[in-house]
Amino acid sequence: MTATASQLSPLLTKPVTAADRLLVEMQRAIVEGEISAGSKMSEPELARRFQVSRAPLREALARLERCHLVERTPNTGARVVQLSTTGLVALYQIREELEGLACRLAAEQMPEQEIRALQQLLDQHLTSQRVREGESYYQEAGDLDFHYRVILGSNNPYLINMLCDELYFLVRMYRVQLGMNGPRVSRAFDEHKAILAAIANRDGELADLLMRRHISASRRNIELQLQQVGK
Amino acid sequence: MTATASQLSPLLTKPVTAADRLLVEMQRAIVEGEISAGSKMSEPELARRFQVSRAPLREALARLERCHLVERTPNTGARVVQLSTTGLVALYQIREELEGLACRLAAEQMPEQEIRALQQLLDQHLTSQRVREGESYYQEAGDLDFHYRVILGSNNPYLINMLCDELYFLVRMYRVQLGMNGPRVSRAFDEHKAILAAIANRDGELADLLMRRHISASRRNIELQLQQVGK
DNA sequence: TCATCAAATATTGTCGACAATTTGGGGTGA
DNA sequence: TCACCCCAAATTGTCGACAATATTTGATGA
Repeated sequence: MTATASQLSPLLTKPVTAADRLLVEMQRAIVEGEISAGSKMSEPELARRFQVSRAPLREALARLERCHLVERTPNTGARVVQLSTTGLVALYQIREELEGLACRLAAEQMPEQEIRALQQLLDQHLTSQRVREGESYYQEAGDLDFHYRVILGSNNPYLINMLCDELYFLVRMYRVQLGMNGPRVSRAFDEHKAILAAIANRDGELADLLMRRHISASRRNIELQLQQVGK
Repeated sequence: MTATASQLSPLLTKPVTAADRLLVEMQRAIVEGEISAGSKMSEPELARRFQVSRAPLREALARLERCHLVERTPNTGARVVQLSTTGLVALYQIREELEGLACRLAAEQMPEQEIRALQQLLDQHLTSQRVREGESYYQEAGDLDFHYRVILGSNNPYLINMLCDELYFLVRMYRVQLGMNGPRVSRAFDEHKAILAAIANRDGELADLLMRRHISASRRNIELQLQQVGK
């Protein structure tokens, strides 16, 4: 097995084909709610909107299904997923397990140099004006950056693919659409530091545990918000 | 989130579209080595071979990528994956984690009736002539059947999708192409019984542990075979 | 008024052709 | 002989049109 970079989400690899570009545009549109949850994704309509033919559009839709942002039914088309508490719980069960594993593997084999880079990253975020001021975008970006690097540190292509390409878009969709920019930010920051410390100490077991807790706390946080919105 | 049946592998849902049929045919062909590992998947060639146009073929190729049976590169096409020890280890790391989780969830919430059905299934396999005679096909089928049912028992759509639709084809590919029909069968059988007992006792923690061990043993078994073949 | 069915409409799935890109081969020069 | 470049052939990506399937509409009857 070659250590291929993930093909699904051109976050690292630049989008080269029209379907690639469509994918990133639609991913963003869905995550940010521009295309609202539960709505139908009409192929003719989207083709007009994005000025492409249906071929690359359908390719992009197939990949959107892969990252769980839409659901397709044969001969009826695609529909944006609906957010729900049960869905969130199911998603985070997986995420907890996989990202705990990723964190353990990262602790075991992440190069020292990458660990130092991660420490610098956290310091930067801590001292950054914009993080302190609590701009939602930078919070989100910083959090994602940390998690992505840890996941990449696992060095397991399947794990990286599943987390970054298949699960994280939906995770972000929950966060963005529920406006998660509350007071958990600073606490999450401390948790990141603790996790990184465990990684730096090559304590895989602890790193695993801390990451699971971190994600579990995040889940409870979103769950709460979801119930608030629901009523 | 609706509890949609998995779209990717029409194991349960009948293949309705041409791309569906193509997918199952090509999955089988790759898993069984009829299309050999590492070989190029030429679109014109496959289109002739299966008597379809390139549109459904490309759709099927996209889904084959999703279950990790092929790797695609923009503007260059698809290639069947190569089997390797590192790939196997990476795959089983995930499988262990996810299937352990599935087993725990199954222990917690699988309906009594399904548990009894699983017990009957194991008894059937035990007394079945063909299993005792060790026909490779029935061993494989029986093992898969057990694992699939436990996974379905988790009742987590993401988990089910990832394991059944994205990981298991590759698992089978390793097993089939390495001719795994050795003496581990009877031991695996006992392990299945122990796992099921834990599930029946609603002991999620134990069920998790036993499943992980079971998969880990399976991995070591294949790993051994892979090294034999390699030299 | 409501249910049922049928035709009309719209949407998805598939096809063949063209455009864009990569691959392979032959020639040129050092 | 080898490296490089350029052109030809093949392959992948995209397009518009048609076929097959779903959905809507409207008419009919109870």
